Amino acid sequence: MKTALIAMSGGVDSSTAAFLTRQAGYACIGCTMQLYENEDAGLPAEGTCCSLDDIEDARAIANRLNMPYYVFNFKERFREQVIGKFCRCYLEGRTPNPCIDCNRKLKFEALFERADALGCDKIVTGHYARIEETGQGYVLKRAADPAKDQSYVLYMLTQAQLGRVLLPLGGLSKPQVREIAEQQGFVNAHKSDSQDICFVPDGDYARVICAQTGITPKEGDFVDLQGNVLGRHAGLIHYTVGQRRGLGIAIGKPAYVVGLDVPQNRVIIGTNDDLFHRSCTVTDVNWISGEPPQEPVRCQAKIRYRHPAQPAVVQFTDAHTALLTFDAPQRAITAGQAAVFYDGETVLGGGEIKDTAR
RNA sequence: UGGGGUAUAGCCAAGCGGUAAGGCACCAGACUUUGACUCUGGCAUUCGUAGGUUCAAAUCCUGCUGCCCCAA
Repeated sequence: MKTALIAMSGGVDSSTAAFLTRQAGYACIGCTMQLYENEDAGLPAEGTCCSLDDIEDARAIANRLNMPYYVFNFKERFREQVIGKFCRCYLEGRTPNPCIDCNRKLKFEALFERADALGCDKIVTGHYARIEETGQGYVLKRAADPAKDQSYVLYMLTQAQLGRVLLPLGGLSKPQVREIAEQQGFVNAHKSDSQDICFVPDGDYARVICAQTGITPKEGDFVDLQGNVLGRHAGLIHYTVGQRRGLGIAIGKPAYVVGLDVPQNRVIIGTNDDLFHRSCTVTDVNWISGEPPQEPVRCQAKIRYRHPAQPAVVQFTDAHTALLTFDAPQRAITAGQAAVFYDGETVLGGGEIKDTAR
């Protein structure tokens, strides 16, 4: 019998994934990755994807499903590879997506090591996306439920990883998953969806950066595109491209952050129109099918988690770098965020946005 | 200290005798496994100030105060 290691957060999705995996005939082991202490986050982290309070829920579900259950202490790795990168990214004037780094480094790296140690064939998560095997290998596809599709945060998966990952929820809708959980009598059947950064439960990510790095944000000038000073900002880490709220600047129309000038510690302010760009460079690109193509590839691309994929062309400039050019300018293409390329339902690949260009 | 102008919420600003538009900012919700965006709702019993005219004044009149401009 094949064995599966199931990443259980304590939420309704991964619990249902565990049940479905067991139904499918796998010998299952449940586990929760302990990523940080609640106290580190400053608040009880209820309702997030990896709260410690949720460990008890995960353990209860595993017991109910009669499967062994372990808690893996990944606090150190998480602190360095997710929170650390998150802080560095902000300090460099970019805007990270820590969930993606957590997937890359924890769920699909650290967890794989544990799976090997436990002799597990498969890794199971509660992500909403589909993996299919074709003659030429594995493809990653959007979830059947477009409202919950999470293929965007899985673009980093390699062929080797895809071959070992099971995503039992990929063909289901959220209501269907809740229904299954309810039928099974899971305590978390009606638990609210996770949101916000798990290690920043109160939304004050700047405070976390300060606490983690010991760095105090340096105040500086708000300037317009001509360099005129419009006011004072509270430190670069508080801002991201496209941001409107919290600026305290009145210029007659809505004011947005259009750029971060790290060397001069300035935040550049403009209008909504100033936010649109047609292309960007993408680094650390993972091309899911394997070898990246030499020729330009027509695709649809997303530049943030909740962004409808837009027609574009991706052209590799070297093995892991590409130029992404949209047919129409896109709003607030932001360095640090992930760009993910699709061919319809299929994820072609993705990487990290480095620079934007008109 | 002669002449002219102006004074409406944190900012800009409509109103021109009939009982305070709008935008920005801000606040609260909604949306959301990232940051953002977006959406919905809230936000001047009061119009520099003191009087006067009028049934009724932010709107008319007068004094005072502040600011701006032109002359000296």
